[in-house]
Amino acid sequence: MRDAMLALLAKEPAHGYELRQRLAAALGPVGEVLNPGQVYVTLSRLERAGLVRGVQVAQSAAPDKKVYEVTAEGRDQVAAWLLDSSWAKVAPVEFHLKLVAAAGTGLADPVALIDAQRRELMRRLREVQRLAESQPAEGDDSVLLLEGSALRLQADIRWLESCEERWTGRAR
Amino acid sequence: MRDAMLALLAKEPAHGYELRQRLAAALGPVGEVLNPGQVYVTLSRLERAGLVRGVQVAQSAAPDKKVYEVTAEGRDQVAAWLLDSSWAKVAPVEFHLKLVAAAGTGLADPVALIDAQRRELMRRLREVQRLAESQPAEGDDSVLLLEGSALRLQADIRWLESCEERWTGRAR
DNA sequence: CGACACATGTAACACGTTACATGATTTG
DNA sequence: CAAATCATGTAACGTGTTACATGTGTCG
Repeated sequence: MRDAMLALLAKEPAHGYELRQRLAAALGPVGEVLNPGQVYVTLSRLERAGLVRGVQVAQSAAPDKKVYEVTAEGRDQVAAWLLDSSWAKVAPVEFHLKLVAAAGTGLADPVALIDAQRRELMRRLREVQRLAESQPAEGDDSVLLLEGSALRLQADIRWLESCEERWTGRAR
Repeated sequence: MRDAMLALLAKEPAHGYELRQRLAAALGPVGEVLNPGQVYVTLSRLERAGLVRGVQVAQSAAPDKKVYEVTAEGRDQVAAWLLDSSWAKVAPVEFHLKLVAAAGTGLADPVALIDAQRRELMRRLREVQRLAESQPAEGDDSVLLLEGSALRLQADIRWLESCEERWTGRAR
């Protein structure tokens, strides 16, 4: 989030409210979760870190706004972020740990967890596909993001099949 | 992490050092990143939250250890965690934002980013597959986790193809 | 007048990460 | 004796999350 906001500001200065909209536009339906407050929290932290500079701007027909622009140091940071090839959490670690825990504690049945999870992921997959079809503009990049989500969901659903094969039979 | 540790303690009480090993065993090669200090930080936070109870145990032939066991409230929490069907970040949001930022700022070329990322993911995929083959015990659950990683990596690589199609041609 | 878009923030907390700090026992 | 293993923690910081708090201008 932090780096992404900084990068958007590197493209063009903006105030918080505007930045939030730009972020929402870049993410499409996926970004519907973001909290308004977070933007301002992050902006002030970026400013404290010297990556961004804020200037108060008075407006006649609207409340004052505070426009932020990147500093030289901030721009360096963006460039570094873009060149960083790390890739977020590629393993479904959490669910794997749930299976282990379910089997170990007897608080839940592993196979039942797998089934519930698959139903949930399939529900989401349908939702994502529905959203992808009903996306307005054809030049909208956020459709790509939906496609990425769908591919991952399909991979995860396939993984759950493997899990089921592995855990079926040795139920406790 | 927090919930997973709690769940492991729900199976059987343990002290920090032991818990770290159990966690490492459950995760296999994927879990090699975990920091020793984190375990103790998390245990004390769990204790503060009243989800576990720690008891000092003196040992003759080794340093004292502190054994933690779940409380009733902790056990409830584990059950709730197991039944919670949320699923971590299914969309490759960060990279998508990088592409948008690269195109917008001119600080990097989107297509070059995609190529670099694909090389990186393919490298990881090979690594994961190598690890899966060289796993010792055949009854080891952590192989499943590696399989999940591999499936996701393949999905992400396929997604990068789509990205490339979309971004090629409109290079700046 | 009431709802909605515009516009901004603070306080508190949870969690992960890292660096640092300490010490005992076993084994080569 | 040195190194590895066993064993535990604290302090500080970065980031995300949420709830709360505040106000203006426009339009129906």
